[in-house]
Amino acid sequence: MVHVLTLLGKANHPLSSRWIAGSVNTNPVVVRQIVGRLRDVALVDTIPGSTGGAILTKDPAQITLKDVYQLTKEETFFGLHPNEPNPYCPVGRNIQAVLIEVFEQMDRLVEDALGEITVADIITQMAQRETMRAHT
Amino acid sequence: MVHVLTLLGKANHPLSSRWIAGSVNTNPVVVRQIVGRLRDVALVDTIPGSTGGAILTKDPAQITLKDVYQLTKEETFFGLHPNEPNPYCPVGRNIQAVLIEVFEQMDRLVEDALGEITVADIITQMAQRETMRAHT
DNA sequence: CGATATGTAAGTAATATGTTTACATATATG
DNA sequence: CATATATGTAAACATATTACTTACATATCG
Repeated sequence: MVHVLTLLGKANHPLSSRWIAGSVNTNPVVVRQIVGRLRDVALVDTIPGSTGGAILTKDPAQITLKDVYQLTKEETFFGLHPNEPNPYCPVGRNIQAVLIEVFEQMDRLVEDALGEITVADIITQMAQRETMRAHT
Repeated sequence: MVHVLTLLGKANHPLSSRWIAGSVNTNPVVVRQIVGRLRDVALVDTIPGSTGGAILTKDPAQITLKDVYQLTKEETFFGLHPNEPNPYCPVGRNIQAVLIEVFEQMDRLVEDALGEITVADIITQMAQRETMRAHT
């Protein structure tokens, strides 16, 4: 998703799923599914037709990685064991609640930090790397 | 893993994989695999024989969730797309390096925070919940 | 009207995770 | 010293997730 948002942030015109798929190295349908989720939260607009494609709805400086994180994160930050622990064990019947509390603590930490990183920042960092490449 | 360490921290004698599996609600073999990884990093000792089982090597207050996190975390904090991006695209050829930098930033954040939470803390929080349970 | 987009469903393949059976090995206890 | 009961580990199986791919309906520009 960040890859897609970065491409759209650098271009100022609609990019087709075929074009994006060429940069990501995947199938256009996979891109359309990803773009669809970005459209669901109004980060991009999609335009059908022969000159269509996807385009950002706001400035790259107004989109943060927190927006993407919230779209992709699992229910709990880490995974719990798929089975319910034994409710007759004093540890089993409380461990999940305690762990979920820890998860949410970490989740807030990461979310806050990602909220400070914008797509514009990513574009800047990539430009720097591109410059370094030219100098070697 | 935290579940297992918590059980071992409350008991002061070896617990068998069968016993632990009863609390976690899984198969003893799964427990032995988990315990094996904890033994590899010297958090527990395992004792074969009829009175054997697993036991902590140090005080629960000396074991942090960072120890567990380091055992279970993926190579990169979030996942990258399985395919290599297009190296002929200025975005494709730099995006992964930039994202990995972000991942490592988040990783350090979480690791530091988890380093402040001990297994003893988890046991305390669980005891509090158990008390609350009794009062309702 | 035709070329070229998006939207979406359906079938396939690859990967990861947990489960279960099986058996070799080690140890305390009667 | 024999037996019961642990751990260590391999292998086969089931299940869930994810990406890939084909296919086709729909929309829009020129």
